[in-house]
Amino acid sequence: MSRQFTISQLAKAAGVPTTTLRYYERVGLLEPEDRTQGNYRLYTDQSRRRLKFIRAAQAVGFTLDDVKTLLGSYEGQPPSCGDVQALIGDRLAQIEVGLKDLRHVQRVLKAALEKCRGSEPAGRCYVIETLRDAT
Amino acid sequence: MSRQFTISQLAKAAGVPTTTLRYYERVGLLEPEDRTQGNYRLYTDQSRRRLKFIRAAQAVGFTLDDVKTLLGSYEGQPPSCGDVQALIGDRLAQIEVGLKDLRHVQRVLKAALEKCRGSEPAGRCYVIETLRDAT
DNA sequence: ATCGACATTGCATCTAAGTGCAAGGTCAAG
DNA sequence: CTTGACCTTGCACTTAGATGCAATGTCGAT
Repeated sequence: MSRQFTISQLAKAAGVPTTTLRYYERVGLLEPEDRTQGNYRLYTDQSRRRLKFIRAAQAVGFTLDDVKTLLGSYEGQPPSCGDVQALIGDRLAQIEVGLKDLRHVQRVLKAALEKCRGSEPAGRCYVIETLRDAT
Repeated sequence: MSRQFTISQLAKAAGVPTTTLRYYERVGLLEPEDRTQGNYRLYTDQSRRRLKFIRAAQAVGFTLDDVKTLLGSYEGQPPSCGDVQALIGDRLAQIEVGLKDLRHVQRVLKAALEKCRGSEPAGRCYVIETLRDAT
């Protein structure tokens, strides 16, 4: 038989605070499979896998809303493979932009820092001035 | 004599909503230089330059709090050049991390999409499964 | 039976950077 | 002098993803 977990057991196994699990339930991402007589949440291996997926998807930059789409909410039907591909495609496009922006900023800031390596005339900072005129 | 601007003139010149300028004032980033008799805010070219700096610094990823340090708040003294270099150094370090993470995610998602290019057996999505096991 | 660890709920609060709204005041033109 | 565009203030609300707290209930062990 498949094991059952209390909320803190699942939390510990996943390295997540219990509050976060309750939060995920609140937003319809992760429902406990059952409850004890005392009304404690009970999770199963299913939940454990679902949680793992949630964290993995989050780690690659999907929002919890995206994750909901990827997993299908409990009542809703699972997403079509096309939906999934679209979400991933969008995310990849965002990443391209993010990379481009970061590289640009990196160049700008490195140039600013370069300028500053020398000595400073009192009362002004070349770094500030470089930054002001960049972009 | 240097021109004066009403809030909407400055806002328009900078491509920023007026509400944002009031917000910047609220958080001590950008004070109007003067007021009319009717209590309208009046800005000058000084303000315009300061605002330009704020937006530029924001554009390279500094928080408004960082910007406050970079510019020095109105009462506080301006930051030492060392402080400025430290902030920029920190930001560059963050950027390194960001770039690394994004490249990793990019690899993962591209691999996921690869796997999906073929046909799908009904009811399961390789993409989802790849994503689940990544990271 | 009672202790401590853990659980429940609902509600409020946090961060960051704003946005929205209502009730009223001002300015310039006609 | 009225109209309309613009301005003032204060206050509440937004997004995303949690986090904290208080009052109370339950579980397992001694």
